[in-house]
Amino acid sequence: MPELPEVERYRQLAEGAVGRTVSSVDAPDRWFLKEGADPVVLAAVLEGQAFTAARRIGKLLLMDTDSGPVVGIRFGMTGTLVVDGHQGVDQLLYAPRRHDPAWDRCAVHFADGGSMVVRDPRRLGGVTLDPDVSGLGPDAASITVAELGRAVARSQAPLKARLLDQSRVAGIGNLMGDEVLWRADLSPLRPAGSVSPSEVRRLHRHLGRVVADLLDRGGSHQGDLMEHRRPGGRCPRDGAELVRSTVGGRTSWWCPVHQG
DNA sequence: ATTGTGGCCTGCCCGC
DNA sequence: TGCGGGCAGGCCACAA
Repeated sequence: MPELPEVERYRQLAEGAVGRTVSSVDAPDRWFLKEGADPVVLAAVLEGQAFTAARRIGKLLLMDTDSGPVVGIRFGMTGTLVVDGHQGVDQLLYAPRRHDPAWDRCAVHFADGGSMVVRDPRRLGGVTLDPDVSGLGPDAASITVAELGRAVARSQAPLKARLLDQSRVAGIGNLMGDEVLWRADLSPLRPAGSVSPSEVRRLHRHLGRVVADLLDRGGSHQGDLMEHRRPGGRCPRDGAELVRSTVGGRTSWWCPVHQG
């Protein structure tokens, strides 16, 4: 599912859409357009204009435009970006393999004949105009130790719930959360505020490595823990049977032996 | 405020 | 063979 690594891929792909004149917008699914974005407004904003930059904050892709408004794209868990027929990620976990044209929820056509399409079978993503980004925490790819410390400080919530909270840290999803906690030897159930300064430093170090590894390997499902996140799965480090817990409303797999 | 829960959406997979 | 229920999780509304 699109977490930081996937959306960063999409951003890189979207850079290929920058500077090209938009000829038309095809957004047949009104439900997919959020917060005042509707087909007429979106067309008015984009047609005859061009994107000037592709940015990313957490899991949110931001496309700046000539005319000023910013197009925000969220991908939910099955959304992908397709630019000129090239899909951002080959295969998303939990997403169907076949293709249905109805899943193209929002398409921007360029005067040169190319296009940028948001494809989302399950419609959990969406397109917004001028999205409010003030509620997003520091991006997980560039967060500092001090920022990470503040993100978990004085909280009774489970550590993993805090890491998944996009207003605290932007970009960490369920799979990446499990991976970084597993590598950092920290239990997802620990009260976030109980994490010591040295543990915060360790968590920060591993977060950086996980982001780099997953970007390098091409997806949030490419972590070392991933294939073991299943009933009967064992910790690849010490062989203990992994425990499944629901944390922050999400399924978590973790090692009861080395994650404390 | 903080923290937890349920629902949204849809397709897939399992068991009957 | 078909069918129904459970599941996946990013994000949001809502409750305590």
